[in-house]
Amino acid sequence: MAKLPKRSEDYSGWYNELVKSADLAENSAVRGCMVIKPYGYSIWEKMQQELDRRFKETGHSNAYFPLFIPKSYLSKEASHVEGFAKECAVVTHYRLKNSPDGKGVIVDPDAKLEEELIVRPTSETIIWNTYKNWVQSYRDLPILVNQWANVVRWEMRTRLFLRTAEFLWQEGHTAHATQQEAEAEAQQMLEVYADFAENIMALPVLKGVKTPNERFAGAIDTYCIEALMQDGKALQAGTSHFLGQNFAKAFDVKFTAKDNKLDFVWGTSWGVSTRLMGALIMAHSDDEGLVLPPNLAPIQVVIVPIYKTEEQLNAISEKVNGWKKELIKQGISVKFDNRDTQSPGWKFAEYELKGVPIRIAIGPRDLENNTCEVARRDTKEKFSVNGDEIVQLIPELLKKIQDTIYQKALSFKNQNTIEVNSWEEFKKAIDTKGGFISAHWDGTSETEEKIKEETKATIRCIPLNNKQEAGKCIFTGNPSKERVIFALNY
RNA sequence: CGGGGUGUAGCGUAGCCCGGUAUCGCGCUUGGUUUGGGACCAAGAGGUCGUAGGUUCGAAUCCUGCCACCCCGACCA
Repeated sequence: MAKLPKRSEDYSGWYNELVKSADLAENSAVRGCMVIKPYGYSIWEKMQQELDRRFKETGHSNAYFPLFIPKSYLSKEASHVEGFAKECAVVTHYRLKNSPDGKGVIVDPDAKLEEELIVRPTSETIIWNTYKNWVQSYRDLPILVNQWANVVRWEMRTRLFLRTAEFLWQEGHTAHATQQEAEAEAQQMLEVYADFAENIMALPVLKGVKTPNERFAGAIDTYCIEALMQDGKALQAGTSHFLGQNFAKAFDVKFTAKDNKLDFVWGTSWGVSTRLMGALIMAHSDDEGLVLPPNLAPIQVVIVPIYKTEEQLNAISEKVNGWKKELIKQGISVKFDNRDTQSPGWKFAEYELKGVPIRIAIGPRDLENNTCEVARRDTKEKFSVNGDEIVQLIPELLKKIQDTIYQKALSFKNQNTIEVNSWEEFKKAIDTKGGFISAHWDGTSETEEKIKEETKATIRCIPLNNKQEAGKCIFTGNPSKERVIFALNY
C-alpha cells in the first residue's frame, strides 16, 4: 500500500490520497462526479441518521420533490437565478434512437422537450411552487419539510467531497405565518447543525451570519457554521437561510391570517451536504490516515488475533466472541478480523488508515495472562488491559476518544483564531498560518471585494452575538463597529 | 473556461529527448515456511502503452484532435 504524502509537505495531495486509499470515494467515469464507496457511504449514513433524528425532534418531516425543475421556475426569483444560472445542467430531449450509421445511439431530434428541464441545483423553486397549493390559511402553517436528495451544480473545478458536480445533501424548506417564527426557525436549525458538528463530528464551529456578498441568492439572511481545517483554511460546514417573503412573492404563496388579512408566507431553507465528509477528514486525520470520531466510525472497535496454531486461534476466538457479544449488546460496532490472509502488522496499518478508533490485539501471551493490548487511534497510545475489564472499558474509552478528538480540534481552532489591527498584520497572517482572522471592516462590499482581490481571503462570517467594539477598518481605515472573521476558504 | 503538468498491468513507476511492440516494485495466483507493527522463498498469470487520427517499412516514443486527473487562475448561493 502506497504511503500517504505528509500533510506538512503536500496537504492537498495528502487529502486526495487519503480519500482514495481509505476507501471513502473515487472519481467516476463522469467528469466531476464521484463514486462514494461503501466505507465512505457508511460514514455518510451515520451522519444522516444523526441529523435526521434531530430534524424529526424539532418537528420536521421528510418528503421528496422532483429532480427536474421547469426552466421557467428558476427565473422567478431574480437574485436566485443569477446565483445558479451559470452552473445548471439542462435536459433538452427525452429520447434516444439508433444512430443511422449503426454505431451506438444519438439524441432523437424529434424528441425535443417543449420546456427544458433543469436538474435541481437546489429545490426552492419547485418546492415553493408546490407550497402555493398547500397553503390557504394560517391553519396550514407552518410547513416543516426536509428532503434528502442529490443536486447538481456544474462546477469547473472539482475535488472529492469538497466540491463535486453532483452531491448528496439534505435541504429543509419551511413556511411560516410570521417573520419572527421564520427567523427563529433559521436560527434553530443553525443550532442543530452546530450541535451535530460538535457532538457527533467532534468539529468545533464558529456560528455567524454571512455578509451580503456571501449570502445565498434569494435570502435575506444566511447563517452559517464555519470550521477550521488543519491547513488553516476555513470550510463552510452548513448554512441556514431566512428567506423572508422572497420566494412566497415569486411563487405567489399567500395565506389568510387570523385577522382575515391576506399576506405572503415567510420562509427558510437550510442544508448540509457530503462536503461534511471533507470537513471530517481534514479536521482530524493525520499522516497515518483517517482519524474518525467514535460517533461516526463505521467500525468502532477492531479486534486482531495473533496466533500460530489453530488451537490458539480457537482459544482467542472463544474469548473474543464473548467480548463481541457484550459490546454489540451495548450498541458498539465491533469487527473481529480473523482473516488468515493478512498478517497482524498489515491489519494494524490498514485499520489506522481507515481511522478505526480502538484496536484490540490478542495473542498467546495475552491468553496466558488474561489480557489484551488496546491501542487508541487518536493518541496512538497502547496499553495492556485485563480481559475481564475490557467490556466495561471500551464504552468509556470511546467517549474519551470522542472528547479528545474534539478538544484537540478546539484548541487548534482557538490557537488559530487571531485578532489583527493593521493591514500588514492581516497580510502576514494570511500568508503564514492562515486561520480565523478577526479584524475590523468598514461594512462595505467594495472593501470586502478589494481585500479578496489582494489576499484571496473572504469574510467567512460575522459571529453571532458579536461583541460591539469601535475600531478602524484594516483596509480603508474607515470607522467600524465590530470585528468580522476573515479566512482563506474551501 | 485560460495557463502548466500528467496518463505505460489492480496500484506506483522506468523507457520517450535520440522510433525497432515494454522495465522494476507492490499487489494477484499456486506451493511451502511464517504471524506481538505493512513476513519470506520459489514458480506463475496479467499490458488495445488514456483515446482517435496522422507521419513512417515500423510509434509507448514524433505530430494533431479529444478524454480524464493534478497544480495555478477565473468561477463557486
